Amino acid sequence: MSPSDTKSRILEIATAQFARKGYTGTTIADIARELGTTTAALYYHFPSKQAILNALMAGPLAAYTRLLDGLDASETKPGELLGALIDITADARDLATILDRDPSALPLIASQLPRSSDEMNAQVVAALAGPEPGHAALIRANAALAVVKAATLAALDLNASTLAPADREEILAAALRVLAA
Amino acid sequence: MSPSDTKSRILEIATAQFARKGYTGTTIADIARELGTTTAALYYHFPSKQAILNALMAGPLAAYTRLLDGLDASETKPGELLGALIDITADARDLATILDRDPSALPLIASQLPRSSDEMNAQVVAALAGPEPGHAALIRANAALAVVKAATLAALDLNASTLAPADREEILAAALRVLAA
DNA sequence: GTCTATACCCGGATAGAC
DNA sequence: GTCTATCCGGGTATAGAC
Repeated sequence: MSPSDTKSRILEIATAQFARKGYTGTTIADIARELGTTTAALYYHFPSKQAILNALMAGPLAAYTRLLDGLDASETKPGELLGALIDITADARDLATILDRDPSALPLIASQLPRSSDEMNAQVVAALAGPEPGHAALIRANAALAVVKAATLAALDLNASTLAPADREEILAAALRVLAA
Repeated sequence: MSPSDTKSRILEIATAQFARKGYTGTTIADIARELGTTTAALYYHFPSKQAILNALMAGPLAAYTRLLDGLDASETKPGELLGALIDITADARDLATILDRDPSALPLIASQLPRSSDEMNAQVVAALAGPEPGHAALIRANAALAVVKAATLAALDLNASTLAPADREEILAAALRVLAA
């Protein structure tokens, strides 16, 4: 049942290269070269380039979707939501980087999303902005979200790709300061 | 001396399409279609696709470079620097969006930069983080920068593409709150 | 499971007439 | 200044042998 060794090696290599050069900027030949085979061999394991991306994104995407579903069910406190977003970003660091580096990859995974990515983003912003938000509240919500993403990636860069608890606190505190009226 | 009418129409069309679909995601044929001519006609006005991007970016890039040069000369207060960044982002909204949507375009304009874009970014972060910054200060500086960019674009979306003075204040205050220890 | 060879398409760019 | 026609390169994907 476990995916073949080659298959998971391909996913590892692809993740690293996509994160570095973007999805579009990486060719099948690039991946095959590092794998030590030809492009044709790759197509034995995956039916298309996009299928590699899909396989890569499936896990983290499911986690993110679960988080959003939880937003519907219960009123989540901003601090909890922001904290969860920090953890997801840190967990799926490479994936976040891929979408950052090459947003054109986003439409490609739209098929495995329950809602459009714009809607999902709007849902998070709405949860952060509170009920009947004005202009200012929406701006602050967007800003807090940006803090979480950018600061988490910066912290990982500063600290050998692990998120120190102290750094996590720092990011969370900063995001909450932004949110405070 | 003024650029031909066709030339400026091309720049307008290209700006809009690059902002919407990214640089890579837009083809010469796309631009030509909206222009009402063939691709060959386009090449009478510009020698390459990249030349269009260069022409587009030249102005805003110069403004940004001037700002950074000012950083060397005098000690700029964080509030002033962040305010200037908000204004530049709002001014060059489409250009900021292009680079946001398709960072792969960044290397292409590297030739008209005095320093690498990474270095330029590091310079702003350093100015925001203050002398001998620790981990936490660097995280906050990165976060403040992210606030300026994301919140300004969000505010423009909320308000018919103009930056209301009140919104500008809101963004600046949020960025300063992030920066405060 | 991996290879060689190649088909196929798309996008940028050029030639040369008008 | 714009057209038709075409080239060229690179990138995804496939055919079929081993």
